[in-house]
Amino acid sequence: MHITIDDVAKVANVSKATVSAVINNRPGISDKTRMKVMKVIKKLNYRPNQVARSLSIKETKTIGLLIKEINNPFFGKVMKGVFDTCSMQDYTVLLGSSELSPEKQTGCIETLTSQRVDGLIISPLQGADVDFGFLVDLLRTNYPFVMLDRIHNYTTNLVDINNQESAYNAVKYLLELGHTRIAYFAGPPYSAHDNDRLVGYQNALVEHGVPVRKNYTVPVGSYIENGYEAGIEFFSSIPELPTAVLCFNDLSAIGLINALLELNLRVPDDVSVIGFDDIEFCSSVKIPLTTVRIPAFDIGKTATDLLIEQIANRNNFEVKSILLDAPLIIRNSCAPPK
Amino acid sequence: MHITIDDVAKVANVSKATVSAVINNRPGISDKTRMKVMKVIKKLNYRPNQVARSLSIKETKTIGLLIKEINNPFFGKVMKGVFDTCSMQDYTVLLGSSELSPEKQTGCIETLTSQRVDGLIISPLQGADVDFGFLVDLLRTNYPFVMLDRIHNYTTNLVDINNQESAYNAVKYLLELGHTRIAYFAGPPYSAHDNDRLVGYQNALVEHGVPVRKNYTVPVGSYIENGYEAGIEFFSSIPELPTAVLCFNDLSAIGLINALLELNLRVPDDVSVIGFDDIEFCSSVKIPLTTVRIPAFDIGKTATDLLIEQIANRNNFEVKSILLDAPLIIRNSCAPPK
DNA sequence: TTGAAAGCGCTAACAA
DNA sequence: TTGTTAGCGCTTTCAA
Repeated sequence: MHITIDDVAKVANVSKATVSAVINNRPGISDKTRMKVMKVIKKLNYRPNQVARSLSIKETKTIGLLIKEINNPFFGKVMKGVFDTCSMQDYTVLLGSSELSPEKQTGCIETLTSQRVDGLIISPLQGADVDFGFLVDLLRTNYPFVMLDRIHNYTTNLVDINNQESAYNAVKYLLELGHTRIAYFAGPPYSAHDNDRLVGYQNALVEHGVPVRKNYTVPVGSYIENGYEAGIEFFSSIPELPTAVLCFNDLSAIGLINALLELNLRVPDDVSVIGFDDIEFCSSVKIPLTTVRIPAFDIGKTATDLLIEQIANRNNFEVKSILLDAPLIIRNSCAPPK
Repeated sequence: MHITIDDVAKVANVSKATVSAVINNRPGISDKTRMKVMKVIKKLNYRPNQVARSLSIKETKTIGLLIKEINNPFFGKVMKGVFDTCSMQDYTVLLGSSELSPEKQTGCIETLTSQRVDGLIISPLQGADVDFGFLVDLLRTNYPFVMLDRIHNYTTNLVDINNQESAYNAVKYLLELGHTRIAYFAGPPYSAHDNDRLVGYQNALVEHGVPVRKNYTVPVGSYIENGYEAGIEFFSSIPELPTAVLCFNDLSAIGLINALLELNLRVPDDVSVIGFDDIEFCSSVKIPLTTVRIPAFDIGKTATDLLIEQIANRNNFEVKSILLDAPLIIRNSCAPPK
């Protein structure tokens, strides 16, 4: 079916070792045979079988990327960072997405590693009922990987932002505008980012002498419709309405704004809203969204560079933790309370 | 480094053929040895090396997906369709993106095929200066693949919508609202979809006795900023302003609307706008966007099913062409001209 | 500068 | 029911 290195060797009248040497640009081959072999390669339209090569050299030139949501613009940007960097360094990427399911996460990692990717970039789900067996395995076998989210009790390569601090700053901004009734629309389960943001939110309140109301932290999720539905529900049921809400991400913030407008609440006059991520749509949306800008592209790029560095120095490599800046981008969704 | 099938065989005191049989669930193994082997597998935490397996069986259980823009919500949906379907059928996906560059497209296809993916799903770039050598190769070697865009002069598997008809209908809708000065904000180069939409646009005009003005077809692109910049430029320079514009996609339509609002033109009162794709943000945007809904998820799903079907019946497989419906979704960005 | 041969970790005939 | 062996298409060592 496929042309193999043997075919080329036969036609060119050389050994396959020689062919191998020329396709890998190794020295020690005379120009004459090199030319001859290249001509045959061209003529037969030979393409080396990478899986055979991978088996032999124990390297696939492929990295595994595991994200949480395939259809989320935030991860779109992360992927772009990873892809651009990979393609410049001749790596291919095998993509997996846990879609917020811990079981799927485990499954994905198993397939990726059994496909022998050279390393992994993982945006990990975590929580009490998440199985971290895979992490232990990765660590034990010294498998190169970088996390896009810090894992409690483990030190691993990490590229992330300081979520707690970012949330803290966002809430501080609201407090300084004069808000005191500030809610948090939390993210999906299994998210450490969400926990960190929650803590930052609470710290800001406490430090400014504002009581933390339990019913002001509401489980929402990460999609537009989550924000919308939670918004409708929450703002038409809670006795004392908040004047501001910090959302886990932009998508849920956008959904929330849609809900508020539908309930005839004005944004930002009646309710201020802050998101997280700074996806591209933030400025095109009904009320241009004030948000924490996560440098998603840079996260992808940095993680890839770090991973490739570790792959290259697998045995004397120091674990690195890189935290990128995440500034608050002020647009039109916040104002002082009335 | 890694545990191999030999290690398992040795510890379990059986041949590796036996181990192979149990990991592949083949019959003809006594329950006793099966148990014994499984126990050893568990104990050693053995994971079969898929690349060795792939080399042996000449199958990778991996498909290649080549898209045009990694960071575009439309392709996000397509990917989700592909991924969901793949993971249900135990396929992994190797992702590539041409990012609108024909050279990169060729490069991606070469890497994907040399990684021996079992088949390809391709959203192809095309145009006069695009090299179709790869297509000829795929066809000649009977490589399973499905296109997400019809290729002029070649018959291949295809999952798509009828772009011409959809554009036609969109323009007809505008004509029936009373518009006659209708512009087309065209997509990026190398897009057959764009050509088809252009033809549909022109046909609708002609059939309704409306002259096609050359300067009303403007090259724009597929990103928000393309639509924005072209919008500013076009609407502040053209002598006789159109009262409606059909855009290549939603992103450019959103950019255009941003531009129009900035120029103090009202949407839809002064200018009606129609997009293509129906990405999720269409209803959350400043002016909820009337658009042609492309069933992106279904395209991904259908293409994957078709591909896997062809992979399974590589030798007696009839090329299929599947066109999905793409209805016009009416929101608030269109109105009769004043 | 080139070639022979073993090996990467699996599968699959075929024999036992 | 199990084991032996050759082979998948490469790379790499070592000898010529």
